[in-house]
This record gives sequence, C-alpha cells and structure tokens, in this order.
Amino acid sequence: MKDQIAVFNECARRKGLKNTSQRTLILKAFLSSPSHYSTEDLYLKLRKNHPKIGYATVHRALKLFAECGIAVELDFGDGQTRFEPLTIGQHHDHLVCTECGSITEFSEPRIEELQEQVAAQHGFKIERHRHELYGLCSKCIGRG
Amino acid sequence: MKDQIAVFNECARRKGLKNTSQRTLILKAFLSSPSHYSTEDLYLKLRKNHPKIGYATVHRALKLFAECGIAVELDFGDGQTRFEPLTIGQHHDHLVCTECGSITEFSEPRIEELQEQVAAQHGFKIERHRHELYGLCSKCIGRG
DNA sequence: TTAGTTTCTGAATGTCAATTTCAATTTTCC
DNA sequence: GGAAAATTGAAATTGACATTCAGAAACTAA
Ligand SMILES: [Mn+2]
Ligand SMILES: [Mn+2]
Ligand SMILES: [Zn+2]
Ligand SMILES: [Zn+2]
Repeated sequence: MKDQIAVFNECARRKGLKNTSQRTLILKAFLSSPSHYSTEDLYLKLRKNHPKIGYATVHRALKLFAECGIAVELDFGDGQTRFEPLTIGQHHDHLVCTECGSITEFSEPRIEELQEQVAAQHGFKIERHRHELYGLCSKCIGRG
Repeated sequence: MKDQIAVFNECARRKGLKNTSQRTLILKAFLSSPSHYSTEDLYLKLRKNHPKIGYATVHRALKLFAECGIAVELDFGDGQTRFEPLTIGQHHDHLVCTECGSITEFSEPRIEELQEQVAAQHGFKIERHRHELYGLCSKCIGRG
C-alpha cells in the first residue's frame, strides 16, 4: 500500500502529472479495499461522501493506475471492466460465482508451470494470461 | 458436423422455430470452418455471395447456436465476441498472439485436473472456465 | 505574492459492438 | 388457399467506454 503509493507518485512524476485532491481520494479508496471494482462501483462508493466527483475522473484515474502498474484490469465477461490493486509478485487467478457474483482468488504454481510448458511447445512467448473458473461458490451450492 | 446439425435441429424444434434459408446458410458457413468468427467476420464473408443477408440475422443465429450448445462464445478482449463450433468432448483453450491476432488451440489434461482440485479445495463447483495465454506467436517472435 | 503556463475536472458528447424494434415477408399447419 | 406464428433486415436504441472542451486548479519562476 505504501509501496503502491510510492510507485504511483514516481510514475506520475515521470509523466509530469499534477497532484489533485480527486486523484488522491480515488487512489486511497481504491487501495483501501481488496475489492474488484468496476468504474461504476467505485464512482458510486465515492459519491456518497464526495457528491461532486465525476465519473470520467474516476475512470481516468483507474486507467492511469493500471498504466502505472499498481492496478490490474479484469474482465469477468459481465460487460464491465473491473480493477484490482496489484500486489507486486502476488499473481493470482479467480473463481467467479455465476449465482451471487462473489469473487475468490486462487494461486496454483503447478498450473502456472504447465502453462509455460504448453507455450514453450508452441514456440509461444507468454506476456500475460487469464484463467477464470466460473460456477457456484460454496454458499450458493448450499442454497441450491 | 452432421451431429451438430442434428443437435441444432432438435433444439430448434423444441423451441418451435421455423426453418429458414438464411439460418441454414449461416449454420453451414459457420460449421464449414474451424475459425473463430466475430459476427462481423461471418457477416462479411456471407455477404460476398448473399448480399441481402442482414447483420442482425447473422448475430441472432450465432447467439442461437450458442444457446443450442453447438457454438461457444469467446472473448479475447479485443472488443468483439467470437464464436467457434463446439466439437463435443473436444474442449480446448487458446494462445492468442497480441501482435498478429492469430489464435492457436491447446489442451492440457493436467491443467484441467489441477483446476478441479483448486475448485474442490474451495468447495466450488465449476460450470465452465476460461484459460487464455496472450503473447507472441512463433512467427511474431521471429519478426521481432 | 503574482502572473503565466500546464494540467485537471466533470458535464456533455461521441464511439462502437451488441441488442431491440417493427413493418414487411416467409414458413407452417389446417 | 388462408390464418397464425415466426423471421428478416434496416434502422434505432442501448450501455460501457472514451473523448471533448471550457472553466478551475496546480505548478513555476520571477
Ligand atoms: Mn483478485
Ligand atoms: Mn478454438
Ligand atoms: Zn455464490
Ligand atoms: Zn503472431
């Protein structure tokens, strides 16, 4: 979190960006929760205490965070791009519940390793990947 | 292919759909190629020989094929949904080249197995999944 | 501080694929 | 053949994302 703010400040400096109260506000709100926010989500959350904030400002800030490497863009196929804080060296993938929308994280080094082997077999160089399991979370199985 | 037409016909019958030349045409064009078509792609291809076909008709047909289980919807994050014929029991995932857009298929049972284990550990029931590797294909590495 | 320059903000507008509308057409079934 | 139901395709709409632009705010160097 401190790290992420430092990384962002350095990135902003390099880009010649100015410090604004809005961006600081959005950054803190974004980092203060491990959630997987859409622009809409974060905009609505911020608007409760800061009714003047604009949707476009939130959107631009999230894209900027991704550019600066402190956020990752996620797409779970529901038509809304989501963002999550990137914890350096802490890659993970997701379990997405199709019933309640809850998101759980997982990390499986053996899958990552096999993935590399598959790519190597095809002479393919992986830049990034996406691995999502869709289905019912334990709560929703119980309710079924 | 014969199987897929039979599956579709049964699905259409159950839904009380009528037979139309357009849908037959779209179905044949769709099944006759292993490509990963967007609506736009298939529409443009069909229009060469059938200038009167409508974009909406192609789009509705592709969605219908997916509903009937003979097509899968794919999203490689380029803003266009793609469709590919579903070969029963022949699941595969994809390598997507970020340079030339080429799509290669892969299948790795050990990954599928580990995936199931991960889900089981979380009490999660997988309905479907998505596993895509983005990066440079062998051709594009050569050109790099 | 102050004037000058650059960036930022947010309401409005534009973009683009996906989806819907609707009047005319086609299919299906008596 | 004729009525009822589904289909078609051009056009309009939707919804998320992206951009525009005029006024506001932040920096910079006297
Ligand atoms: Mn996550
Ligand atoms: Mn494929
Ligand atoms: Zn759930
Ligand atoms: Zn390539």
